[in-house]
Amino acid sequence: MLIKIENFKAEMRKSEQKVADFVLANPNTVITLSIAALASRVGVSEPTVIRFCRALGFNGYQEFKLALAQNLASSARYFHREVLPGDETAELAGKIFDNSIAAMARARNNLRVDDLNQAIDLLDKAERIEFYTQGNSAIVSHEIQHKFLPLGLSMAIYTDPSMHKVAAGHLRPGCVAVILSVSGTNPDVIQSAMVARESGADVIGIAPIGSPLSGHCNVLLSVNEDHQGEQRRTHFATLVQFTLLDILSAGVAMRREKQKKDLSEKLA
Amino acid sequence: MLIKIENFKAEMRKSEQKVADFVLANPNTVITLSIAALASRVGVSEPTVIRFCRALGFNGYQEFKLALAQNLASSARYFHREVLPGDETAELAGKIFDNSIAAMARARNNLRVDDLNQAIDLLDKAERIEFYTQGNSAIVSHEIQHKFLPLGLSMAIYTDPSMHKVAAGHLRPGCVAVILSVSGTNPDVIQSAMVARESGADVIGIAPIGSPLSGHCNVLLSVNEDHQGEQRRTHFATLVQFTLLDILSAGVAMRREKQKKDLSEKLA
DNA sequence: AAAGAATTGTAGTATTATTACAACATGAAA
DNA sequence: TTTCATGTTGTAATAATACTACAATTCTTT
Repeated sequence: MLIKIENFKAEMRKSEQKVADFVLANPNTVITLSIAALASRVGVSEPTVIRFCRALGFNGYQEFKLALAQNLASSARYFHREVLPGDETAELAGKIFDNSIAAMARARNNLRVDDLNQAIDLLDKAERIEFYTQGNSAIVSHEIQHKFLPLGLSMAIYTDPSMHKVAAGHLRPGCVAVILSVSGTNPDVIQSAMVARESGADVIGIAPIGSPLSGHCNVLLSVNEDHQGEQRRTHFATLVQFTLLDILSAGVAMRREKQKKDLSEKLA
Repeated sequence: MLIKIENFKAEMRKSEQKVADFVLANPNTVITLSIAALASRVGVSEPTVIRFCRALGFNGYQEFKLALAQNLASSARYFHREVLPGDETAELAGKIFDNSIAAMARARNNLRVDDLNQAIDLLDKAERIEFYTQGNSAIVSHEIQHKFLPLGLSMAIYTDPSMHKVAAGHLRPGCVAVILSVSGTNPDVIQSAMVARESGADVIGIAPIGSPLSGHCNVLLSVNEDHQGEQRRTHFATLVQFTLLDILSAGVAMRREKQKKDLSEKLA
């Protein structure tokens, strides 16, 4: 919603833009103000406020305010709160759950559908898939088996970084390497990505956006930015990795279902 | 909010209760209605509507409506939507993320702090801890190691159900068995729980509430109810299990920190 | 610089929320 | 049962708020 306002701002008239600026700066105040109050605070007339609402596609001020309020509420529901030493169990549990949810929501918002589509395409058409995990990301290896083996893909999982490189050297064009890394900084893993690409394989990275690894991937699916020092970032990254793997496997599965269906319709 | 209305309803006057009923039945309609519209729909006068709002502690109708709208928005943000065969990637990814988040939010709401506290207590004071996992839950075994080993607990993990029973037979009072199960129905696992209790150990279950296993645990931490047929329930249960384990380990860690601090203060 | 178009504000109207108070209902005491 | 007191609900007036029509202003373009 605030993003929508930001986007529409450019094609608004000057005085409406003033309203937009104020709303963007104090969204939580705006939802309690009347038209008159908002107009006088911004320094424009009341009709201008209404025109601003209409420009955004709302029928009137109330409708706009309601939408804004709902929007703020839903985005503010889960946000990151550090766990503190004195926290009681209730607080601790609430925060860890909220932070986990916030991490997932963040990942969801950062998700680039194009990249995801590309990754699914690569996996679907891959002659062979190799998963490279390391350190904490190794935890998800079992999950990979559970999700991808049933699809009948030709695949292997390597959890030892020293093995990655060896395996990556034997990849060929048409192969896909999926590299999972919580930090995206481990030199071994980065080297494996480079070797895989030299071998002509495509590399899908599941790692923080902007991390050193990200530059060496054909497709990057971002787990959250690597907030240094954030408590439990590994846990959050793992949750996101888990979910991304689920989406990838579901995506491949659906694509294959569709092919099967298209084929049988063609034959019929 | 709706729960709050439900609670306050009892101590409202008859006509206000009518308003309460209508709001509870059609909350999403109410947020778009004016006082007059709401009053006529309910069949009461306008002031009654206002009195209803005041009874709930709001200053007026607008304030009430805003709060209700925000409340609905935040609880409706993530809800379960089945993935359908024709879904495009964007839809698929959105749904899986949303459903994952919804599962976490549900778990958070169902969380019973007393149980959690009890579990943390047991773990903190346990002479020895054994984790029994099985099937899909075995996935989290690595995670258990990562989170609990650093705490310096005396612990072991068994992923083979036939081993559970053997191990459980050797537990003693003061020991704790933590049993993870997505379904809570596997007979082997249930038997292990029984054996562990016969041995005098405490049993912490991380399983669906109401499942057969739940009756055999001293403490049950509920992953979501086992919605038969729900897609990806394993995935969701795993996410919740993950997070619960994180909370448990963090809880134990904090308790120990506190003890250390208390001790050093005592000595100083 | 003047005409036209676009933008903004003024002033009035309609809608909506709120208040004051009167009418009605309910229950207890005579 | 009647009467009074108390509590509940609605009516009608008022205040606040949202919205509209149009006039004034500003900006563009020639």
